[in-house]
Amino acid sequence: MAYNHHVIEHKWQHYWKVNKTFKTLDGTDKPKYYALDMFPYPSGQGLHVGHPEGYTATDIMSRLKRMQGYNVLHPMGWDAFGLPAEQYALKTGHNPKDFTAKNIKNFKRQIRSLGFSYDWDREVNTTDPSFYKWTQWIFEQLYKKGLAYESETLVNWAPDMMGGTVVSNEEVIDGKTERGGFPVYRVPMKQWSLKITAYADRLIDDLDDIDWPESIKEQQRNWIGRSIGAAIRFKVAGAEDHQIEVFSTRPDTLFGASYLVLAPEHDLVEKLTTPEQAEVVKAYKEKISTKSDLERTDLNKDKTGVFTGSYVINPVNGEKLPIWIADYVLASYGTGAVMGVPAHDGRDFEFAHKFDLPIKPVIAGDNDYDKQVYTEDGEHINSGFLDGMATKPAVDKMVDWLVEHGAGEKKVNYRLRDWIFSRQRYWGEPIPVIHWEDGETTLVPEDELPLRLPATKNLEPSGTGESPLANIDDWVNVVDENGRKGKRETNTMPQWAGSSWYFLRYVDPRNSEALADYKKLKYWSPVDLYVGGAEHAVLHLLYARFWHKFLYDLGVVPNKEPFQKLVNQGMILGDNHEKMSKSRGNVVNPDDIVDQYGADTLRLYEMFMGPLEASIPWSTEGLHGANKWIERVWRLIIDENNHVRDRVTTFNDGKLDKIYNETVKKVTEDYEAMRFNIAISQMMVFVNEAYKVDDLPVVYIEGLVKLLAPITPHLSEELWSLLGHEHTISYASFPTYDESKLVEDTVQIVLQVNGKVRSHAEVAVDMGKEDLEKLALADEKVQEFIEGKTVRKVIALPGKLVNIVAN
RNA sequence: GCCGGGGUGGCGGAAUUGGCAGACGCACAGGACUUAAAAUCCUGCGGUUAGUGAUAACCGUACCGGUUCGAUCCCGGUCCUCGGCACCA
Repeated sequence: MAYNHHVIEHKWQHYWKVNKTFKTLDGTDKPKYYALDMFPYPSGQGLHVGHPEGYTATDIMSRLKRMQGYNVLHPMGWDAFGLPAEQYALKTGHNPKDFTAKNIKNFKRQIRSLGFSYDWDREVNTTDPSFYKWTQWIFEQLYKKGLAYESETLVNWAPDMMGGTVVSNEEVIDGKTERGGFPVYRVPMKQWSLKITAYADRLIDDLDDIDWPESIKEQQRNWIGRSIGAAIRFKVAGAEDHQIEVFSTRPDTLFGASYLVLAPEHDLVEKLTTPEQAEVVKAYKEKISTKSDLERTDLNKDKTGVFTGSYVINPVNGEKLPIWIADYVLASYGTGAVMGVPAHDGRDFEFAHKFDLPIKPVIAGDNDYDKQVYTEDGEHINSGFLDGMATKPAVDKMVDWLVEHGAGEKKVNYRLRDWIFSRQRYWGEPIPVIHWEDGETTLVPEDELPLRLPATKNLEPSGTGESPLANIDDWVNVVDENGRKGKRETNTMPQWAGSSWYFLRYVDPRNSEALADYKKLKYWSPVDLYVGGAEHAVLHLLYARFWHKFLYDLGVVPNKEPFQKLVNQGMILGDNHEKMSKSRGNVVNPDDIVDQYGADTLRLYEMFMGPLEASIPWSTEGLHGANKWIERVWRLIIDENNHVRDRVTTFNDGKLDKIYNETVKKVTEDYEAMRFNIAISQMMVFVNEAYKVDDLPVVYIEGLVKLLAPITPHLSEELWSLLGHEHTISYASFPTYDESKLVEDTVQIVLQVNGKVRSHAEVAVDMGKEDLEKLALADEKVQEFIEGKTVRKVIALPGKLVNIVAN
């Protein structure tokens, strides 16, 4: 009978469910393997064909490891707080909670239909109070350690986004919000921030210990942006008690400084502005404050700025340098002040050029310093005690000089800013803080957690920049036992909060005493394999590492890093090679594929398309081919009456010995290296060979079925049971190969003349160099090509080739 | 502009401590089976030239150059493409 995917897939999914085949037990003495997917945001659109690609990869590894005797943790859950649910709820009048529950149900149905071996008893949901209790608990620990703080800071304010909301630096792309593309302005506002900068060095340094794609590590390094330089203090001329500190990675160019620039928002601007300049400075500051980030950077590369009227003294040579303000200097980086060295810095050069400030070369180079900036290395000139030195030693010497004269010291700066942690939204974890009328701020006591998100029908934004929670009076207003009145914090946490630690909860999902039992964490940590999209390179993956390190410091988790190995699956593009999207009309719905061809076909096809990391266009023909091959495997083993074919026998004529053992070896190695496309091609080769022989040894057929089981589990379970096995194939031992069957007595070698293949020869594996040489020179074909030439050299590689050099 | 990945048949892709380029699949073509079609099974399938033909020679891994007995692989340069960052001093 033909293979019926509807019946067979349903049958096994049901079997796995009622038998709890994939339930993970703690406390075994087996080695562990933790395979994790980035849990999805359950959107209303349902699963995309991109989701199953990564999920299949982790499922293959989980199924492989189970068959190899590992205790496997392979869970799934929901990153269910977030903006789209709230936006949808606002638009339609639905409640985000009900809407989210509905979406989760649909996602779960879709994921189940693909046959993934998740332990559903460990499902987590970030919007479940028993889960976010611990998200809030982590926040409280951060607060107690001074790593969560409230401050008036310049935030990324997106007034057009959902009635106005703040977004994090990481959520701003090109001066617009990552979601929706709304313009972002820098506005001072009271906000909660997490001090991720306190972990900057460790977040960079510990990247060396983890097995992640180099590109992701590099992105994180760049994002953190550690730069090593010096702090240099300039005294204000005529007001020596005031000094301005600048940060520079090139303190060696201090002799070349010709002016100083402050960010327009710098604290000292007002003090330094002389009455004559007050008017222009005020006007300039006003102009800047109405510019969005986009206008300050992308749209306007032209330098602007004004003179404050004041001067500083260059500590190294006593020169008087004018102080300017300009928006090319960022208030949020370093000290918000820089020294202008126009001869050797592109930005300073542009600025000096525009405002006719002096350009003083201090590094010798073949350059017209008035026309062009010189950023190369070279010998120092016009630099007193640094003259003649190269850049590196000059930097060190200048730092020594600064320290000696109390004018500065070595300093490290980071591009990374603290993580702005509050959102003016309803659908997120409430921040468990109360602001009391006497000005005190307290945490909601731990034993009162979780602080539940109140139910409400009114999700309209308050309009003042506060979250919709501000409208819920009986939730916001609290009174303590002494009658003191207070108001709850109305901001909620960003979506990244729950996803920063959810993988820990899977280890012990029902624990009410701790986020997870330490002993269990010790057994399961770290995550051995984490698969997800590269778009999370600096958001989720940096935040999660930060929280993990913090929890490590608290002694809550046993490892410094959460994810030992990270793999990014590529994108599945539409069949027109473009990104799948509704507007392009090239979206493929996994439900349709499962219905038409079955989950095994989808899994097989997505793994066979190409390397997991590559972005590859969808091909309906390719999908069809995968389905044809599944049926070909079925027909190889099963006859028209749904019985195992007579060809499948205990008799072994030896014809498949070599190819079978090769296949087991190659597939095992390729699975472990996650080269699934090549593993599949090798199984195809085996099946092609199997079609050519009369007798199919049952051990080889069972071996093939087991090799296939991680990729096409339903097909394999059915074949396994038809082969007479009572129990699931999920824990059958994975095939091993016989090394002795792989070695042959003879081998085909290549005979080359001047590097070009001219002939072949079948020789004994261990034939020595001299014999090979003789054999090659005697070869008819070779002789034809060396005729009339002189043999200059013969290169013989035993077991491989002989190359004759002749001219 | 800076950082990182990539460029191989009509298509998806194989092959790297430097050793037969194009495994496997798709598409296509031919054959077998069939009244016929689909499905299936088998065979062929980078290009050019020569030959009735089995076949043979030459060219060929973005482009130019180098190292080497030998380069898809290593080195230098150029072009294209994808991803990230983008006044971070």
